[in-house]
Parts: sequence; structure tokens; C-alpha cells
Amino acid sequence: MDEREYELEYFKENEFRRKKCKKCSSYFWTRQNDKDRNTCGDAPCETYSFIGSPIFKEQSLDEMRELFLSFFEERSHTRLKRYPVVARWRDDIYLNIASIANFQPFVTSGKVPPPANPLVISQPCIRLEDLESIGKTGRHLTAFEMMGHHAFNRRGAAEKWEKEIYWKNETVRYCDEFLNKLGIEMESVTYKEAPWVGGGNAGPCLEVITCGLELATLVFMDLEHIPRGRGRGDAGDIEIKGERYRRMDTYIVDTGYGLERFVWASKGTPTIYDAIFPEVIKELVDAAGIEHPLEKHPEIEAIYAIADHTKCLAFMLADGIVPSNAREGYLARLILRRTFRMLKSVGIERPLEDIVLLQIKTLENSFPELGIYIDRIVEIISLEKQRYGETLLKGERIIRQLVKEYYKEEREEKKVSLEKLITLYDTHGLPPEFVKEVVSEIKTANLKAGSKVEVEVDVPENFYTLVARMHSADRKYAVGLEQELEQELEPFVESMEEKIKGIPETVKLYYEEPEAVDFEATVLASIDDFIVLDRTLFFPEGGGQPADTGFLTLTLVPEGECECESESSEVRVKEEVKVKIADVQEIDGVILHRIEDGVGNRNWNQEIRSGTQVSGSLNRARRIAHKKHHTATHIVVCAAQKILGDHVWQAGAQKGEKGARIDITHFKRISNAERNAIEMLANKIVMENRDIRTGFMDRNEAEQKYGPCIYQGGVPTGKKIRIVRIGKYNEKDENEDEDVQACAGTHLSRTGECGTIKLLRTERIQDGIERIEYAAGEAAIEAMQRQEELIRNSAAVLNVPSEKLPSVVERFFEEWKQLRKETERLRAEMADLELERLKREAEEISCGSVDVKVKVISAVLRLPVADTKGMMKIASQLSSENFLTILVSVREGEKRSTAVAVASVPASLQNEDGIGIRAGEIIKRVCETLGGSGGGGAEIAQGGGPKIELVDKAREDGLNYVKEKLKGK
RNA sequence: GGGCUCGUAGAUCAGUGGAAGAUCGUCGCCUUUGCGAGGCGAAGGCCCUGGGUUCAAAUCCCAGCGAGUCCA
Repeated sequence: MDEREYELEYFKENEFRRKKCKKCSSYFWTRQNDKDRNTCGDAPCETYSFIGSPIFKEQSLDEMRELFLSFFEERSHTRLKRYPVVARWRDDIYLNIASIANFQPFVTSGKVPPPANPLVISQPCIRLEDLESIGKTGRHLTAFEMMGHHAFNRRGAAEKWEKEIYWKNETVRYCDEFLNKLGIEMESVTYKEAPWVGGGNAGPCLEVITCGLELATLVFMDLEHIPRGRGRGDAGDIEIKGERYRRMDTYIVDTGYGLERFVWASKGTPTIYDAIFPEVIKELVDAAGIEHPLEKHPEIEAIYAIADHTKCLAFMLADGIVPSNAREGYLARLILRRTFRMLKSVGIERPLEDIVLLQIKTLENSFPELGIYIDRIVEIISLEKQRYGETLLKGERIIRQLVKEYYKEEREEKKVSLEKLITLYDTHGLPPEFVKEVVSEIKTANLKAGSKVEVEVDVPENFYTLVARMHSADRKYAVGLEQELEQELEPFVESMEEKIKGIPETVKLYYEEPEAVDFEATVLASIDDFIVLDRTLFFPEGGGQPADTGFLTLTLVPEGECECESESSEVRVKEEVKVKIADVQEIDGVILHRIEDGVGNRNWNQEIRSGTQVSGSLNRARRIAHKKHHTATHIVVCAAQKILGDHVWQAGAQKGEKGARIDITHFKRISNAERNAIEMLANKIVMENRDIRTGFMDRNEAEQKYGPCIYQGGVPTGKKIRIVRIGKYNEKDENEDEDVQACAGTHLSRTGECGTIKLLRTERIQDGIERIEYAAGEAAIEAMQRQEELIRNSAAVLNVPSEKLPSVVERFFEEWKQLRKETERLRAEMADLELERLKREAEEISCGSVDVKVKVISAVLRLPVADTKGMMKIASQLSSENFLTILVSVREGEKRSTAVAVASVPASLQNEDGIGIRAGEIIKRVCETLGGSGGGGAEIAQGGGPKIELVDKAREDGLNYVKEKLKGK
């Protein structure tokens, strides 16, 4: 990055010098002259010198935060409330990792104006990258607050908010002033140059350092990432860390002041943990029964980590993350399980819930919202504890099973292979430490019992890195697929974006006239098989609502013909052409109507010129069904939130004509009772026939008024957003609404128009996410009729009234089981009878040289004895009575019948030294004739084939084989 | 979003294409004054569902349903 980026007026005015660090070679700015300073001041180039000697007046978290926020408030910044720690508005990250993350990508790119400008916020963030270091290094945290003041500037200012707020000089001045106000020795402060990259943006950056501690980062974000393979290599492109960036139209001050670091510096405690949650640590230390900090216990590292993790969990769970095996839920579970393990390792009996609640108590002053969800947090944690217990119990059994095999082999020394350890962790969630523990338990038990076998578990230091490496192979594959998809989809959008440039945004008649189905419009453009109109009723696909379909009737005027009457001999008259619209898409506000393929033989779009008059009509039934299902979606989500809790968040939705579905976050399966309650409440909302009001609203105003929960279905772009409100019953205050959503879809005007809402089924699509399928209006009635018919048809089969179905079906099933057993018993009896008959038919065959006579039975059996199982039984019985047996029969199947054969040889004849006849060999010969094959052991074998007409020959062939074999002996 | 496991008796699980098993629990009988323990015996299975391959499928393949787990 260009070094001129850092040559600030402010540095010059205040006689800063730019120097190169002797140790890390980075450039930095300092007030001191060459003699006094030659390192950048950051760790590890310099050690922490504030520990034991605080660098300014002691501050608590709450005090420090207030100092910062009010400092900037006094300097005309607007103070903002915190955003959630789960970044639901982002598709590239799960957790909120920085205050600027709140404004990426739409505010930073300029598509959405900032909520205030300039602004100041203290944003709780969660970063799990250095999970292993938590508690050990004394400075790493998973949950921290990033205090930041932000200014959003725009080149070529057009609107009021777009004039330059301030840029680098002011930012550094504010920082200097603030540090000075705190009473920090300004000579000790250095500003280190460090290019910054994150969240698709980049820019020059100054790290603010004192006494070895980086207190803040001042980022001047003015670059955006150019995705690979996109864009043309402009000369202005800048390369950072192998990725290409270009200048944005906006340039943004993004600062991050580490709240906890300031507090730490003000206290000078040995670790950051001692500075920020001393109360929690004291409780934990007491609970573990160790002394702190007088005695250096290794357990203290775990205690620090527990203190950190419980704060992290308090925010995660209060903000509605549901522990799960996927996405952000997995991260919550990861932290939960780590914490459970650490509690156990330091011998703290106190339940985790208690400690999280303790954290909430100390946080509640500044974050009162955490207190609201205590009940849910306790329930989730205890559920998770139970689930983890089950996983470990199951894991213990798996390990025992594994170890047993090691003992079976009875070697003296054994090691559980690394491969095995990875499998245990990857597939069953068993950490190698746990495996080691269980194995050593078994070992001591066995040693006591006198075993000499040693099973060892060696856990490599880099175990988790190895697991990550193993997965990175999959990731490459996944990334490859993603790129492939992008390559498939993006060119369409991109090329369209190019082609529609200059076309004005389409007027959305479907908002202005929600009931209308017919309209008149003028063609603005025809691109490939798409038509663009000046205005339209056709709703484009979006927000889970499919596009409208219908017809456009175009009045085509032949080329060359002018308004006046032509006198040309080849007068062509105006022609009306009706085309079917199969799909509707919106790109940058322009609505594209796709004409269905194969309408006639003509290439319509070439004849459709701009200015062509059009009348359009929608498929009305489809539109109405979509409206019903879309409104029903809002109602069902609202009902689910009321019944299940505020943590319920929409994780996806799809509407159709015949039904719709939503995916919602919830920490356990939806019970039948809950499902019924949701259904009942949804229908109550319908029956109360409430008002539904839709309209555009300033986005910041809407956010302030209704909060982030309006973004259940995703975050739209634009300064104005469309808000859909479902009113309260018995509404006194006009402003109070039951449910408010940012939503671009088409809606009913009253809930009553929905008709019935019928929940059809719930499905767990992944841990922590439940899918609810339902139908509204006519579709609901149809669904119920289908279900009724199912029952009616089933009842008709049994010839009973439908209310008797459960008991009758149960009885039939019981009877069927009894009959099955009875049949088996009878077959066994018949086999016994058949046995006696067969014995009488035995023939004796003499061997060639050996003086032995062999009793041989060969027979073709008839049903019902002739199933494989029965024949096996007979054959095995005969063989134990020293008969060599060959049995053949026909098994009749539904589609086709096959011949089956069984052979058995008494043990005395199998001996290789003696006669040496194997049942498997006999059966192969028999089944060859039957056109199939077979197999089995020396004593007994079975097989078969399709040639049922040859059963007698097959028996003879088998018998002849035996005769020959015996003759040879 | 992707990967890897698993689904068999009431419970925990064996069973790698040729006759559905073990252990615990349940029930009955014997032993005991009774309990415990022991001995003998019995009951208990749509091998998750539906397709396919095969002479033959709990077993192999595909799809679905249900569960567990790791990673982004």
C-alpha cells in the first residue's frame, strides 16, 4: 500500500516522526525522537509495561464504555444501540465480528444510507478464531466489545448525508484527544501503519499502541474486493494479500477501540480476565476450591476460559442462537461443550446455567435485554448438557468396544492409531482427551484384574489442525461447486445488468393496485426473450414468492409503417399477438417478463419494438393463492413466535399455489400439542379479520421503530423499505401492530381473506431448525380433503368406521403377528412329517474303493413345505442323522417363480482325507441345471435358478454328481 | 451448505450376501422362613420405510424418514 496514504497533516502539525521498527520492520509514527524509540511499541517488539502500573485512572467496563460514547457524542456523533451478536443480515459470516460488520455490505457500498452519520457505538462481538488461546495467553477473548466511531463519506456528494463528514486527520485527532483526556502519557503512544482487510473491504489503517498494548485500530476503508475472474484488470486496481481491490465511491472511517483492553490498561491486572470479570472469576475460584492469584494453579487457565465462554454464551443465547449441528448453532454448541469439559476438568460442580446467569447479572446494567430471556437460556443449557451427556455415554461404549478388540489380539503393546482418533472425533464428537481418559480407566481396571496388555493413546499436539486439514480437502470441492454455480448464474444477471442500463425502473402497479389483474402498458425494450414495460402488474420472483404468470397482448405495428395511412401496396394491418408470460424477474428495479418458448413459429421479440402498446392480464387464481400463502406465512411465523418463544427466527421460506413452508429456529422438536396451538392461534388471527397495512417507510425509521426482527425474511436494499403490518385485535393504539415485517411480497388486505390455515406437517431439516408446511385458503381445504380421503379409504378397506381405525389396525397387526408365528410353527411340524417320509425313500450308495455305504436322499418337494427355511431345517436334521440330502422345489413368487434347492452333507463325509464331499459343490451342480447358482458351507448349502421346469433333471444331476464322486473313492 | 456415522428383542449392541444372535431386563419353575443371590426354562423381532441388484439381502446399491457428529 502506498506510504503516502499515511502522511497526514495532523502528524506534521504535531511533529510526529515516521520510523521503521528495528524488530518487525513495520513503519510507525511517534512523538519521540530517534534516540528514545526504535520499536513500534506493539507486542512482541515491546513487552506489556502497564501490568502492575496502570496507565490511566481505573475504570470499570460500564464506566469506560460511557466515557467513550459520551466523548464522541459531545463531538456530534449519534449514539447507536448495539446490534445482535449473530449477524443474520450477512451471508458470509455467522457472528458479529466488528462494529463495522453492522453496516456491511449495503451501507459501506453506498446502497443504503447509514442510520446516522457520524455515529458511535459499542458493539459486542464474538470471535472464535483463537479459541485454543483463551485463558492461556491472558489477553484473548471470544466475547468483547468493539467501541467505534464511524463516518460514511461519498465522492461527488449529491445528497445531504453524502457530503464529507471527516476523514483521516480528524480521526487521528479524535483518537489523540481521547487518549489524552484519559490521561495516557502521549509520548508513549505510537501509530503503526498496517493495511487492513475484512468483510469484502480494505484500506489503510493505523494501529494505536501504548505500553505494548494495541488499544485501537483506525481503518480508512476506501477499497472493495473484486471477486476472482470478475471485472477487467483496471490500472487503478490494488493488490493486497493476493486479492485485488478497487476504490469505492464511498470512503469510510471505521475505528475499533477495544473496550476490554482499555479497562485492562486502567487496572494493570496480570490478565485481561482479572480486569473485566473479577466477580465471576472469584466465584469460579471458590467453586473450584483453589486460591487465586497467590498460588499459580494450572487450573486458573481453565477458569479464565470458563469466565470468557460464559459471557460469550450469555450473548449468543440471549440473541437467539439455537445450539445445533450446523451454522451459527454449531458455534454455540462448540462453546457450550468446551465449557462443560472445562468445568469438569477443574472440578466445579456448579451447573453452567448458574455461571451464565451470574454473567448476565453483571451485564444487565448495560444490556437489560439479556435478562429477559433467562428462562429460555436455562432451558437450552440444561437440554444441551443432557444431550452432551448422551453423546459421551454413547462414546464411552464405542471406545470400550474398540479397546476390547485391542485386548482380543493380545499383543503386549498397543497404540490407538491417529486415524482412529480422528474418526472418533469427526464422526462421534469424541475429543481425543476424552478417549485417552476412558482408555486409561479401562487399562487400570484391567491391570488390577491381572492383564498385561497396554493400550496407549497418544494425542498429537496439532490434533485439531490435522482435523481441519482433513476437512480443507472437502472445502476446496465445495468452493469449486460454488464457483461453478456462480459462473452459471452470474453471467445472466451481469449481462442483463449491462443490457438494461439506461432503462428506467419499472412502475410497480402491483403495489399501487393490489387487487387489479388487468393493465395497459407500453413496451420500453425487448431483450432476448424478455420484455420490459414502463409499468406492470406482474410480480417478479422474490422473497420466496414465485413470479406471476399470465398473458400480454401486444399490438404489433409492422415496420416502416407510420402513423399516417400508408399508400404502399403492401399495406400490413396492425396485428394483435397474445403471448404467455412464463417467468418474471427483477434486476436493479427493472422488471423482465419472459415470453414462454414455442409460441408459434415467429420470433416475436424481434418484432416487438419500444413504444408497442400492451395490455396484460394475470393468472388471477395463482396470484390470489400466492397472496394467501404469503400472508399466511407472516401469520404462522408470528403464531410460532408466540407459542414457542422469541428465539424463533425465520430461516427460509417458500410459497406456492398449493401450499407453503417456513423453516424456523427452535431448540427441540415441535410437539403435537405445540403444533396444534400454533395452528389454532394462526386461525384465530385469521378469524379476527385483522387489518394488514403495507407501505414504504424510511429504512432507518423502520429499524428504530420496530427493531431488527422485521428482517425475518432477509434484508432488502434501498433507502425506503416496504413494511407489512398485521394489526392487533381490539386495537386501541393505531401504532401497535401484532407483526411487522420488511417484505416486498403481495399481501391480502385483511387476515380473514386467508381462509383456513392448515398445518400439514413439521420436519426437522437440521438440528435446531424445524420446517413447518401448511396450506391456506382453497389449498388448505383441498389438503384436508386429501387427508380425509386417506382415512376414508383406509377405513373402507377394513370396513370399519374411521374413528375405529386405530384400534382395529392395532388388532389386525397383533393378529398378523400371531398368524405369522403360527405359520412358522406349522411349517416346522410339516417339515418333521416330511422328514419321516423322506427317510423311507433313502437309497444306499456304495463307494468305489472305500468300504462305506452312504445313505442318500434326493427329492423334489411340493408346497407348502417347500420354502428355503423349511428345506434347510429338513436337510440339516437329515444330515445330523447321517443322510446326504438333495432337495429341490419351486417357490412361487408374485412376479415370477423360481426353483430353490438345498443340499446337506453329514459331517463324516466332509472330511478331505475321507470322502470329501462339500454341500456347496453339490448345490452348484444342481443350480447350474436350474440356470442359476448357489453356495454355502461344506455341511449345508442353498441356491436356486429360474428354470422351474427342470427341477427333476436338476435333482438327477445332483444325484449323479454325488454318485460319481463316491465311485471315485 | 458440505462430509462422516448410525437405525436389529423392552434397553445396550454383535451379526461384510447363504438357517436372526449375545448381555441386561421381563415372566414361569426350582432352591429360601423371607430378601438377595443362584439353577433351569420361556416369552419377546414388519432387522426404520419404499424401490433395485441377486438363485438368495438385516447385510450391496438408490431414494425417503428418523437420529448423532465434524467442518465452513
